[in-house]
Amino acid sequence: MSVIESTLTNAIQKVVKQLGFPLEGEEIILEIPRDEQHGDLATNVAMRLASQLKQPPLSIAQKITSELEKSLHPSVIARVEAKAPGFINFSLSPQILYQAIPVILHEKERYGSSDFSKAEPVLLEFVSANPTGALSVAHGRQAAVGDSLANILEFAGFKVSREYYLNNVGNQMNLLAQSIFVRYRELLGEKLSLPEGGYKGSYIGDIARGILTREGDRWREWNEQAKDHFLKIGVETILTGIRKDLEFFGVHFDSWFSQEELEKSGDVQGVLQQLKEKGFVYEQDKALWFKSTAFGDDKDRVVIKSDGSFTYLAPDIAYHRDKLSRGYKKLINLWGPDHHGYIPRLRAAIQSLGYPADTLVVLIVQLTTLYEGKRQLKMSTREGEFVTLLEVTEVVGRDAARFFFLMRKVDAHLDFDLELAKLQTVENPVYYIQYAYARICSIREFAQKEGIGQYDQDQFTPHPQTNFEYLQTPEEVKILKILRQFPTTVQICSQLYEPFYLTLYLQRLAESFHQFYHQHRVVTEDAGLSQARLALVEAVRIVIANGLKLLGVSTPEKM
RNA sequence: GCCCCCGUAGCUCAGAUGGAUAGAGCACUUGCCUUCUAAGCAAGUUGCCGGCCGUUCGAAUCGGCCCGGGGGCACCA
Repeated sequence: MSVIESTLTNAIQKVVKQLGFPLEGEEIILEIPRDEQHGDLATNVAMRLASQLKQPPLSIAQKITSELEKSLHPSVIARVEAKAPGFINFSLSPQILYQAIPVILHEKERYGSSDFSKAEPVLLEFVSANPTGALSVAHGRQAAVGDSLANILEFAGFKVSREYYLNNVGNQMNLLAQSIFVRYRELLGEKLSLPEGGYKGSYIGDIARGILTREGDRWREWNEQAKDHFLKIGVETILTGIRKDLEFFGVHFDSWFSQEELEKSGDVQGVLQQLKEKGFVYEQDKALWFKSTAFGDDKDRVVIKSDGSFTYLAPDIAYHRDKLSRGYKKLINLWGPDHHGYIPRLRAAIQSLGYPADTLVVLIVQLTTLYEGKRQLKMSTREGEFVTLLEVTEVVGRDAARFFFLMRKVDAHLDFDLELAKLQTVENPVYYIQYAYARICSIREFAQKEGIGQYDQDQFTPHPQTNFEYLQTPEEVKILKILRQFPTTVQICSQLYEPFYLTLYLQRLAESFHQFYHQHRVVTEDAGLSQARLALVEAVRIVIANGLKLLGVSTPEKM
């Protein structure tokens, strides 16, 4: 909340108290009215008091308003107004609106960010796809959301690490090894069939061919180790591809956590031992169970199967204990919708280790369905029929791909239309925003050529005596109001873990700029006006740049 | 059967924390480039917010029941 908002809240609180109205511990809520006619900020206190006081809300609002008028300085709040059915509306003074420009130009790439002094370490784990094939579109959405969320949280003052959990142990790995093995022997002329659930994609054959080319027909010599050897090469090859795809997509991880190493370290047995001592695991039917029902799960869960091997949960508990031991106060995991049933048991595990339940935040990234126009594209990794993240990125470009993945709320289904994302037109919001940015750069270039304004490494620097009162038109005022809302928007995104609100915000900001641009010239005969407008559009440019950077979208100066 | 997501204009979707006359884009009709990028701007048309009941000053928003669509419910990962 900005200084103005908190000043206003305090003033209202004081007046309400002064008038002897009972407002027990309830905070004053300020909202931004949807309709501009209702001012810049509004409160509903009068309506909330109405039933207790048994008075009409509007008359309460009027009483509060007339008191507030005495205490609020007109250089901050230009107008206070009581309106039916009982809202109190506030209009910010132009001076306050103008203040935004020098603030933005001064803070530049930090505008909208928060203090780092209270930084709390957060671990964001996302993508974490099995190394059994290329990244799919679903992983792409997770990558886009996770990376952007990490940017936003960092900007909002948290210390964020991005981690990829490498699930390189277990059944899927066996299937991968066997699938490669089968293809390899087929290349040597044998007639074999893939195991049940084996991987059918052509990349498996490529890996096999690579092994054959490099090492020849030697698998009999390798004997028992043959499968391990195939697995090692398979995982390495696929993982290299995954890293490359992520890099191409512009997503970077701070750490890669290997399940294999976790299991070798003995941490899994260690954590189970710890839980045993606490009385949260027990033996039944030759299996070892975790008592997740003690923390609200529907039923207890197996951690060691009757054949002696771990379920997925056991190493996962150890993994999360490891995360916590590294000092993270908040663990945010991005999972696919197929894992939502898994949340209660992992949360139970966190609690059983003695941490508060809300230490773990699981964001379910809902399904993405690919369309090509009206045609839906079906996908399956096992069948080897799916559109990869790389293909999508190559076809529509990184910027459009990332923006499209963020255009819906995390927990809402996303229809991704390849044809739409390819279009470089109005229908494509990425270009709409980038176009605003490029136009501003072009204006700046023009002004610079005309010798108007001061520039520091191409960066426009307004004259200290710039008079912002030149900015009077509705289009300019609208821009100023939207610019002011950027820090709040970032806050909302970080609190709700939703980059999506930023995509909406940037579209609104770009729109307000395009409207202005069409109506008015920035560089005019009037030097004072030109200065003020150059400063205004420079502020827009900075905020668009900051916003797009948080989304992982580039800001081309020319289009 | 249980759990998660969704149902708002012809289409794709916004409407954080309950608020004022429910909004955009697309599509359709029509204007706007000798002037800093027309990838743009402006104007017009579009609604049983899936249904019923409840909570309250006030419900698209919260609760209950129902209908419809998608996904998930392992000693798989």
